Amino acid sequence: MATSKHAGGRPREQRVDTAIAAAVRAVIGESGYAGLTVDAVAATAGVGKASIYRRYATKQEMTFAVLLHDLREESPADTGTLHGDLSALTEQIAEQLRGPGAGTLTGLLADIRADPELRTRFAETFLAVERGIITTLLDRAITRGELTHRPDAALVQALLLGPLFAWLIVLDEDSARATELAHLVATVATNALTANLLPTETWSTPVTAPDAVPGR
Amino acid sequence: MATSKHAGGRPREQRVDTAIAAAVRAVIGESGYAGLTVDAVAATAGVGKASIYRRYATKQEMTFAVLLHDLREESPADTGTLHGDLSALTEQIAEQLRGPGAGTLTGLLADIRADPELRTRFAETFLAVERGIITTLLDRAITRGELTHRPDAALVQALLLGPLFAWLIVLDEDSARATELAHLVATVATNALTANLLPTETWSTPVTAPDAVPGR
Amino acid sequence: MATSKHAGGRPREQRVDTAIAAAVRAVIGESGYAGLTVDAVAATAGVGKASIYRRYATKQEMTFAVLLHDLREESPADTGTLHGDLSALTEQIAEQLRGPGAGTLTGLLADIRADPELRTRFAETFLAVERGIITTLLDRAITRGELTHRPDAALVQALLLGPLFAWLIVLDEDSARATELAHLVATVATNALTANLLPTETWSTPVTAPDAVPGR
Amino acid sequence: MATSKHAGGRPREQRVDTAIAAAVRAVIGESGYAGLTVDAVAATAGVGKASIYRRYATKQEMTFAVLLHDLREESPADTGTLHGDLSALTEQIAEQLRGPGAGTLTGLLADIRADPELRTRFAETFLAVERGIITTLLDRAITRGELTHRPDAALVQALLLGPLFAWLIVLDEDSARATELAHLVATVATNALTANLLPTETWSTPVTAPDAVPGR
DNA sequence: ATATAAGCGAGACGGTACGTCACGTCTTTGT
DNA sequence: ACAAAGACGTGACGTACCGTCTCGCTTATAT
Repeated sequence: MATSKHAGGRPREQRVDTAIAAAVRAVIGESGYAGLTVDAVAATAGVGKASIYRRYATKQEMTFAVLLHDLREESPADTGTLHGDLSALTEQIAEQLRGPGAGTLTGLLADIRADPELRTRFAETFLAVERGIITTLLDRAITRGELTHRPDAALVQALLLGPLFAWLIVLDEDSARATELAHLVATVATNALTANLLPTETWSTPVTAPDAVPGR
Repeated sequence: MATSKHAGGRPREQRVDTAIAAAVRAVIGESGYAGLTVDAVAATAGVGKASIYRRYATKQEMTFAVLLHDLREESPADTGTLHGDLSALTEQIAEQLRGPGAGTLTGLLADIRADPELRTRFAETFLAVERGIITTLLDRAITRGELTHRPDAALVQALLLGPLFAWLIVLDEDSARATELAHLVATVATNALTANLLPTETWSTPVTAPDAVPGR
Repeated sequence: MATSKHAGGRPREQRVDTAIAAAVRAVIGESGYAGLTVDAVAATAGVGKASIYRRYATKQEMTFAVLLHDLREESPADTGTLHGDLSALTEQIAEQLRGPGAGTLTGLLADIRADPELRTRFAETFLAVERGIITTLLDRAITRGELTHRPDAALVQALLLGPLFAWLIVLDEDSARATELAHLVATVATNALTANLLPTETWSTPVTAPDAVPGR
Repeated sequence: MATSKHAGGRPREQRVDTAIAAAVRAVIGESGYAGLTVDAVAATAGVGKASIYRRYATKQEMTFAVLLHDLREESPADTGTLHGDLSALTEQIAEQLRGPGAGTLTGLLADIRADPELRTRFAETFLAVERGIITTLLDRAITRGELTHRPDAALVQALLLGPLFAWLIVLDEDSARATELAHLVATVATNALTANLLPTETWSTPVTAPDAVPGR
């Protein structure tokens, strides 16, 4: 059994993909998200514009692919307690948000919102994955007996992600204190969950594709 | 001493200001934030481009002025309890975020982040006001005896604003449930505050003047 | 009666028109017709590309307008004899063909042929004018009694223009001898005309409307 | 001694040459000379682009080779009179010019003029051959006693080729009348020649290689 | 028989030019 | 002096072609 044999014609060079990704990051580092032009990326990467547009339909898609590739969520380790799990997750989120920088993230988010296709892909490949992690984590707590039932994961996600996002992106506060905030958020959320403040998911409002999550 | 006497020449028509503001909203409603061009605004408003640029230095400034004028925070009413006050505030925040739509807010936020001057004005005229409200609210709770000391307002702001922002803007969840989330957030925050989970503001991190940090 | 009053808005600057025309000629002189790019013209003229495209829909239209403006036919002087008139005309044609250079003319001609609209304009503004001159000239000869009837002007045009075009453009022969050839052509044509070798225009074949030809 | 033995490796398939030639003509017929792209030719021919570039260095060379292969001049038959010979030649020229269509010829001519190498080859393989034919024809007339001396062949060529070229290519007149014009041109040229209007070739201005012609 | 060499379709590659669009400025005519 | 209209220089966008290259494969001759 073969895996995608290569139909014919010259295969895409991985070197080009690498160069594009590096160039995107370099140009953003140099000129910011606003100064990110396709020509600049092509020039920096030593690559033709056509090679970029052969891979990505628009500049936004390119940026999305390059920048969000780094942000891929990893499966959370079991720390033994709900608070520990939540703490690990919020720390990871803080880490990810800190990376690209506030300016980049707002620009990227705006671009994602403007393009319906990107929006869907963002929801599916990023938000849904994170939500899946949260679900896993909550189920573990139920198994342990820390929780009696599973609350709405979307609300939990908002409670966890929101404060960190606000701190780093909206308020533009000191990123050094993000870890501190991460722990605070984890504690607050743990309290809320164990106090049964959150309703269960009764209205079924999945981000996009709930079935695509657990199988992963 | 008179206030802005009008030095000479034809005075500006207020009609033009109104038309611009209306046109900005109309164009965004029609074509989204991405389709918001100065030419489109001028044409829709029946106004020359020069009249726009006589008022605002850049397109971003125009958008900022028009869209964030509505969002001016109002002084909070004293509901008698900390939880009531927080609930009123989060509801107000939810209301404001629901208004312009997610696409508009992300775009606007990106533009604000890209322009240092706008960033400062955003922090001063919006974030700082909101933070002031929070401070007022916390002081009231201390007076009532609900709190023993005043925790860091920036952290409180992140905890209150964040989940709503995430829900409406990042996760793009059902805006009808925003009120529900607002109450949840208020409750969670009240619990955290009364449990003394938040540290007091020891590092002095004002929103408006990061350069005022004493370490300098 | 006024001549196109200027409806409103900033008027086109004639300086730009002039600069574009000069730049087109400069770039062709520098890099040949093949090296004539819109960007080069814009840069040389110190003009934005948009200002070029505001005037001309395509590069070809620009080239057409600039290069064929010089070639405008002037009304022929009456020399007193048919041979003298023809000689003056062929000399003028030779002069015009010699000007832009063979490479430019072939390129321009190819572009004109490729665009139906340009083709029509070329026929109307250039070929038809030249043919009108020929008609005038023949009528004069009839008045003088040198000719008994007016032969088909299209055939005369082919006989006069053709050899010079072939010599300079197709065969790329010595342009210094073009004047000699012009006189020869005039003499040969005079002989043919006075010998009544050419038929009268019976089929009605206007330059501008070739589709009206019945034989098709 | 063998002719090009084939050093090793797979020999070129003649099928490919044929397919390319057919495709060039097909694409021109479909999209005109302007729409003649190498990719289109390759796709139409069912051939890789590399196979085209293995045969021709540039697109222009390909076009040249394919389109001018048909136009090869054939040796003229002796009709017994100068006028008959000239008539046969002009008819043949008219036939050749009628074939590819005006748009194609102007485009091709422009490309030939732009490339020095093609220009040389065009002069040598096409113009010089035609001039050789004219020379032969004139010599025959001298032998017959119709002419007393041999006039400049380049001038004769211009007189013969020019009007037909102008009629079909520049003026874009009815190609059905080209034969009529061919006879007219032959008559006019015969008159001019027998009237000794043309000078002999005193300045020696061969197209390219005069010695390469007669020996054939 | 097998190695060597080149041709083959397919299509990716770096470049270059095209024509479009938006920005923020400037210049006209009116009021 | 402000207003509407719209031209101006700048610069990025996404598309199209050119001529080159690299794949995996096929087809000849040379050993």
